[in-house]
Amino acid sequence: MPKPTMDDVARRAGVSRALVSLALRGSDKVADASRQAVLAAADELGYRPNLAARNLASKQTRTIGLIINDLHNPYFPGIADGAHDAVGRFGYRLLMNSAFLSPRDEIAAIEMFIDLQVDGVILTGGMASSKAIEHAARAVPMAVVSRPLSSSLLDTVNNDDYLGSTLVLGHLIALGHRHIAHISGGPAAGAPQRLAGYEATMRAHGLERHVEIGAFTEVSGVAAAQRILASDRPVTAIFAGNDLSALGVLDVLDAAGRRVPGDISLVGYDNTYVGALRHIRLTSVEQQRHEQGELAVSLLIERIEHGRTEAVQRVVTPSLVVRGTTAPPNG
Amino acid sequence: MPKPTMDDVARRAGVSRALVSLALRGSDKVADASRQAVLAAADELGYRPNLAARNLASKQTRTIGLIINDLHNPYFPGIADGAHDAVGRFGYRLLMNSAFLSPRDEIAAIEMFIDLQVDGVILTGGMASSKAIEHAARAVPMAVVSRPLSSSLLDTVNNDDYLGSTLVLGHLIALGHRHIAHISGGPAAGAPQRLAGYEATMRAHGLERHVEIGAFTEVSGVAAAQRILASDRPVTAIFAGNDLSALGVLDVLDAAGRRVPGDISLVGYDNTYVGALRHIRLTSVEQQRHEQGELAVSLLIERIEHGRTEAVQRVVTPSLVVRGTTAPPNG
DNA sequence: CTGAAAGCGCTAACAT
DNA sequence: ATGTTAGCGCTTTCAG
Repeated sequence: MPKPTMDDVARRAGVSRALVSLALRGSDKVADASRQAVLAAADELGYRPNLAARNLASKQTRTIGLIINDLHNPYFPGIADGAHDAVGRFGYRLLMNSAFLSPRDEIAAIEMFIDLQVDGVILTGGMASSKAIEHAARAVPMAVVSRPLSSSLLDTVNNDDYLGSTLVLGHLIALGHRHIAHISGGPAAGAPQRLAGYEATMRAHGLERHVEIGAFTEVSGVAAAQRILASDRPVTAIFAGNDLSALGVLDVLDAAGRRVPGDISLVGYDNTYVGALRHIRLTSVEQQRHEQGELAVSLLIERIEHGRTEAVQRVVTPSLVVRGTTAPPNG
Repeated sequence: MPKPTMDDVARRAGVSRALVSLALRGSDKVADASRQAVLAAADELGYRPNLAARNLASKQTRTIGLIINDLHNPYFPGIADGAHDAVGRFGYRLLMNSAFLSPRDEIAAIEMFIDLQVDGVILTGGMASSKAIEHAARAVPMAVVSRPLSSSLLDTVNNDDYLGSTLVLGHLIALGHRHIAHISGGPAAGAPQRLAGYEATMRAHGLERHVEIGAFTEVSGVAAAQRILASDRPVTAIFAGNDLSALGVLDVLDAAGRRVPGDISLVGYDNTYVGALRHIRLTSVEQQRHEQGELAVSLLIERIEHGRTEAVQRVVTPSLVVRGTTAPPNG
């Protein structure tokens, strides 16, 4: 049996289709009796509105598309939670997709949302070119989270990566470290800013820079750590680009018999639950994920419902979370 | 400027709208000249098909909806990866949503996908009632992954939780453990089967059962471990319902000064990357996530494209991964 | 191979 | 308060 349509409900309730439409959406210009009849008929028939049809007719979906860069990275769920909560408050729904760590899939995900006519898109992290992102932002309201980007076409929500990075360096230098290596996330979101903070602070203190280019993944942390150990440059502390790569570093150091923080101090970024585990106790940087997710949604709602078009950039302040992987050198 | 429609493309290419439709979808009954003209026009206009309209007219979306029970649980991304890969091979797209650990949101996610007219739905884990799930399965092809469920209306893909559980118990008992507590996931997906495997094996060996009801989260592992330590029952090993709760247990044991595995052995379930970290080295059970995700998609495709209606249940075989958190008692 | 015409299921004026 | 009438942008017969 085919799915019941609005006409079926109308017929059963003995009213017109238009009235069913109004009643189902809770309009106040429907007589109580009619409303009851419609609701009852819809219920009996098991009627469910066809969103494709509704969307086509109304030209809006009340849906926000969220693109999670990497499902494996424990950093992102917090943003999704924030977006989910906010979206509920505004009476919108959330649709998600992942970039599966691939710029191609990232663009594909954005385009899919555009084709689906979502009212707004939230992009988290990622490595797609800013040209491609701006191009998409011309077609749909867009908020980019956790990816510093300067554009007049879209809104951004970020923690201050540069500041977070200087917090980390300040901590390590205060502990007495001079030989601090940084594993950069390369072109990944926020990585250049963290790198800049590292370089500026090291330079300001007259320290020699030691940078390995990696990515925001565990395997890249493994590879970078191996390169660091294989080189003959002295290292007493490592600032990994994010928690996930720090975990990879930790494994390598452990396997190599280097004590953390005894021989080498280690710092991550993101303050994920994994780093917080007592067996890890990773010093890291907290960056308000839930709030970032909520902010992105409200920014989008402003564009969608109030027609704002000027770009706004929101920055949240990161904070250092000192745990057990940092200590004075040769401690 | 409004988005270009197919009519705009047709006009620009000097052909009819129907031909544009055919050309854009790669039909072979379009003259090469026309095809070129259409493609060029579409490109110049930056035309993108409106999926809502296409869906409404064709009554299919070539989209599969994937519902991830808990974004914070590192178990699920592997399933999503498998589904993503498989979906690409079949020329479908993936849309995701999360149950955010709430049965209400879980149902809402399913209904949203149905309303969006996706061609199939993959549900992972979760705690929604089987009635509700079966109800939904009447409206759309459905495959339920990692949630044992017996229904003639939908397909299922699972690892053999009962077997996995007996593998764990066999390992612990062989090591010499007699006082083994189990932290069950309660009503969560697969938890009852793991509990049954625990109870049957303990009984078969004449051992006293010791069960704490929890959930598949870290916080529930924390709470359960605290209850276990607070009770005066002897415990030399704990079998947590999944890796996430095992991590919570690990934290509590650590805080209480209990050595793992020196004082207490610990086993998880899911073999997630977090448990594999060298600092954790959690003994766990591997359950082929990528394959489960792929299987779910191909099962759905069978229903969608070949009209299969009989339910099929696929079971993959779990295997024990012994790491550093298990050892003989008083070792 | 191409075009005309008829909807898909719904919303949105516009009447009444 | 309720019904009528047009579409929304696309696919899909059906002619030619």
